Amino acid sequence: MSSPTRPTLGQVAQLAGVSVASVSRVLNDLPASAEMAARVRAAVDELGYVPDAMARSLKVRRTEQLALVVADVGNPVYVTMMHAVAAAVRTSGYRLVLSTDQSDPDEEMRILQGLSHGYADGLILSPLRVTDALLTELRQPRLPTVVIGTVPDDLPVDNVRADSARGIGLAVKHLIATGRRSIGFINGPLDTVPGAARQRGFDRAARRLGLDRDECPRIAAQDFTFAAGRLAARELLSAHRPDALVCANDLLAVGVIHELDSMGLKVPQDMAVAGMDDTDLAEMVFPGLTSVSLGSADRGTIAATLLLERIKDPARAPRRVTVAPHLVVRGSTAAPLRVVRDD
Amino acid sequence: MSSPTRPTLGQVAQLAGVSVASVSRVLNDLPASAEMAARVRAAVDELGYVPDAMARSLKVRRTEQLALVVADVGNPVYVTMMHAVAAAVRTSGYRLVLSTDQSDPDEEMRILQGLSHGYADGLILSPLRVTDALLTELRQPRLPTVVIGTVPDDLPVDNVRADSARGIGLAVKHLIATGRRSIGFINGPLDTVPGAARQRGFDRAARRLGLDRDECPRIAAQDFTFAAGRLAARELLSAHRPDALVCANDLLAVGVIHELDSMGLKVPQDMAVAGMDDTDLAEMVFPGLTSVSLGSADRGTIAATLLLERIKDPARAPRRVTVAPHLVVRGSTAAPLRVVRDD
DNA sequence: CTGCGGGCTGAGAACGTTTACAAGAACGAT
DNA sequence: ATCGTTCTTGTAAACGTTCTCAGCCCGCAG
Repeated sequence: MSSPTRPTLGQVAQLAGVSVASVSRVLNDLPASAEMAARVRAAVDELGYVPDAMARSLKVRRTEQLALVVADVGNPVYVTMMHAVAAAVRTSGYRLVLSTDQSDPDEEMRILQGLSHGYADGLILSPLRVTDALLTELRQPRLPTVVIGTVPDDLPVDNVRADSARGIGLAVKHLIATGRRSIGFINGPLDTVPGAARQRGFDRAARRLGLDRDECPRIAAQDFTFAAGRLAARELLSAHRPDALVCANDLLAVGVIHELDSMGLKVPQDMAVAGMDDTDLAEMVFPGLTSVSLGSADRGTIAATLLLERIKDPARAPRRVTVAPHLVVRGSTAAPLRVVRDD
Repeated sequence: MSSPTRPTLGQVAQLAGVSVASVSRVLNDLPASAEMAARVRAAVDELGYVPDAMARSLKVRRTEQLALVVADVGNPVYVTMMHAVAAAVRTSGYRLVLSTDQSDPDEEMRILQGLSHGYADGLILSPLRVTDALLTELRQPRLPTVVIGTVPDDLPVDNVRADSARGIGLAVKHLIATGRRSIGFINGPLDTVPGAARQRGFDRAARRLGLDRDECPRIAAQDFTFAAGRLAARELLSAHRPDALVCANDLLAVGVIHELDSMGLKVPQDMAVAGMDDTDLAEMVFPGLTSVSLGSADRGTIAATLLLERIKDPARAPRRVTVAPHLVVRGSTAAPLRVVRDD
């Protein structure tokens, strides 16, 4: 049953026989005589009084809450980020709440509007798509905001980025080193922030490393999920047969591995597979998934730090930090025996 | 940069040359002359006014927010639940925020206190451990609350439960049907809600199905994670060698499979493994993980429904619903060829 | 004996909304 | 012309806090 009516400061004051101001003072550890403090606390206990956060926030213009909004909690990369953010925020006294927009820009805007107009003192968001609506919102942020993921340079918000282009380069280079020549790319939707960045990254890497464009089939999956990965793999493999596949994230990669399995292709013997994000999933799967880490935990930590600093000094110039990728090699890209024999 | 000072209702009113009441009215779609509405909207746009959620909530005693607090977003079962809750809540007009207590009861209390005293109109929580502090809090909930997971019957909150005892029974029965006789149990910590329930469930199932207690080694992992699963498996297998292992959740099960792999044991030939929760992970792993579904999505949906209904009618008697488990069979418990030959 | 600094305390004004109430305008009916 | 109705609008009181003031009482120095 919900409270009949919650006790208020006034009722406590009345019961203790003091003024509301005094009650407020003892509750906030401001100077007060021991005798009165005791009376007040007794009254508080008796009534089971607990301060109304809403009223307090209205007065002090602070909620003590930070919000993290991500596209999809189902994607383990966001879980990693969230853990990092939570850890970084823990000692600051702020509570952290998470919102997920289900990859839906409209929903994201709703959340953003709701949050930024009251319920949080700061915002970390990692948008999947940056719409015009989002941009205009970000152009005049109503509260300290940091965005994870690449956004236009002139946006007056702190920004932490991954270097997925270089990351993909690492993966491609590694695959070449293990003897693969024809490398396919399974991306997520191209109209997303990471999708676009990774597409550019793959194209650049392929060009720089001298791969034949025709031997590098590309496909964009419906979204960044397991199921979409399977579908995309099936489609790509119906027309091409590269000897390695780079996937735009781990979820896609695992889907791809499953599709390969059901086609009777062995990883890594018949096809090497690399993922991206180096999530927990990469080491849960068989064979272990080689994955390029985009530093999601670091990005989370940095984002949290930037946010906290900005809250402290709202006037500071927005900063932009990029975290370096690195490759984590596991079984899914081991050199096929065939290559060894061919030598 | 954050707002210099946000425009208020008063400023809009002044600019539009009307009273604050009128502005409030047009903003809330209450009757007003078209002419005035237009003037007000113009002023709103010009100032970029957006209502202060805090002040509004203080007045109307509503935040339009619901909170879901779970132990660990890293556990895919909570992700499933959250999706279900989000879907169920979507059309209600409430925003959903997620909090995670990192399996830390103190943190959970902090969140609970914070949330229940201001920032949410309703609460769904799925506590890992129920401490005394939590119980006393739940005994007089300050706002509509539903808890997912078994709690004492006399708690005046809505409660949705899984039937893990029966669930484990299904798994054990299935393993017996596939020819296994010696079945081990890898549980999570016994001092957690699911840990305790699943322990009772396994004991009961083993007894009912006539298993020899000595052939059913049990162990409690450190927590419900992948890493803890590996460790627990190693320890259990150093002393026993059952032919099947039931695990208290999918994360543990996947850890167990990894440990088996590194010991050179094949799943399901040398050892069958069953998980619990039937999360996405179960079908991402090789071999596919047989898992007993505890209906996490359903529990989420039901919890959301209960909450919404309670908000509508705070006086209604608390309800208790239990969702039935079912077994999802995959490769990890396929009958070993050996058994076929033995016949 | 007067004046003055200092610790405690209370009155009351904010914070930015919503909303009950009342006042006025417009209009048709008597 | 007068009297309701109805429609629109403004005034002001909340909502539950925090916090600035000013007042009080006390002791102590001049």
